[in-house]
Amino acid sequence: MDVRTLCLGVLSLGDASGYEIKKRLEDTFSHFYDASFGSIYPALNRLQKDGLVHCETEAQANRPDKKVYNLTVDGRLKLVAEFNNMPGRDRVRSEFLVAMLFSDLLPAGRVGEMIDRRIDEHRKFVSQLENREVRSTPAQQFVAGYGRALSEAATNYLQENRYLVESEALLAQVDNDRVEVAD
Amino acid sequence: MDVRTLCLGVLSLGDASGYEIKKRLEDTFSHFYDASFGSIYPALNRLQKDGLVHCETEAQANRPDKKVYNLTVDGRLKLVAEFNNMPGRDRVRSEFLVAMLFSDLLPAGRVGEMIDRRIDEHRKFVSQLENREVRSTPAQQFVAGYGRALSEAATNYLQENRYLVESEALLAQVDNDRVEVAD
DNA sequence: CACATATATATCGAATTGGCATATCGGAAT
DNA sequence: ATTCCGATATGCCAATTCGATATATATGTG
Repeated sequence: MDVRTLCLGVLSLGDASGYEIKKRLEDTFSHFYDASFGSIYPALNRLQKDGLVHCETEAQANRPDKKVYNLTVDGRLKLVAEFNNMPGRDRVRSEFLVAMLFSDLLPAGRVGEMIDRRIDEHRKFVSQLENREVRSTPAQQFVAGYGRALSEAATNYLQENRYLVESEALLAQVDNDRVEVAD
Repeated sequence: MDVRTLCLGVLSLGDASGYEIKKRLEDTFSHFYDASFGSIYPALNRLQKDGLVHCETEAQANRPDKKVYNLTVDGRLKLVAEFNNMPGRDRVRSEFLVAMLFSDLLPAGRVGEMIDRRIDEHRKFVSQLENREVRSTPAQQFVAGYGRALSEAATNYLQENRYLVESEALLAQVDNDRVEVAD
């Protein structure tokens, strides 16, 4: 799924400017999708060129004109057509898990610090979700609930299994001393 | 974390060619990181130019020469230095969850089909993990176990909450009929 | 009073993806 | 029998995306 389709999706929930699209992605999509300004603005230009969105420019004082986009009929058809394709695999990039895999290279205490932070971020995310879950559609509840369920599972796992990488880090201190001599 | 650092990491587990690095990423990293040939080969060339890896070419019949890379001392130092940085946020891109968010645009039955597939993929992933978890280091067990825990949490969530998006899809049929008249 | 944050669009280099090209072997399906 | 696919192995290339930067101002925070 490219950024163009994503923009069509966001616009199907209501008219928006590029800036507002980014904001909505951060608010509602942040735990399962993202896009940068550098991809959104070109995407909107091309969607407009292809007649899938329509644009109305609102003049603003001391600020670039606000360009509010809305879906055309073709745009809506295109969106539905895209969603008819089976979704591809989820793609995750977790620097954290890479770091955990190589935890024996890290100085003592660092691993624990990383895990503490991670748990904290999960807590923040869950409480932030709970504040908005009230007045949302079932589909939005489903997606938010999925995020919460996985976040809680991650927190539990980290708490119960951190000893696996934290004891590694302690042992590695001894190993590192040996390696320095061997090199 | 860029592909160069990732390659250094994989090479720290043992010498490998570009092709083998990709294989190992698919085997061991697939649920939390990935990289394509188109990024691995350029990364290795640049690592070599920067003196962080060393390359030995093995001639092969009927096939491009196999170029086996190994870490230099500088490469190992660089790897450790990189891991001293706090890992950034996990980044997820889930076409599936986007589709679920817009499940009211999908034809009846499609949502259920998507969820069934997803559950099936999780099952395959978990059983595939269990086959290799036996003879691995604690750090590898930690990372694999994390994947398994989240996969199981996802499966449970999907089973217990699919009604939220499946009943939506049914209602949408009625709505679509109305929209067609209204347009 | 300085500094960060929010609003708003846009450009641009660097990184990354995914498909294609090249070449051969073995196994599976037709 | 033959065709087609996947594994092995590197690499190029167009399209896509990221992340930083530029520009300009109002408002809130320490």
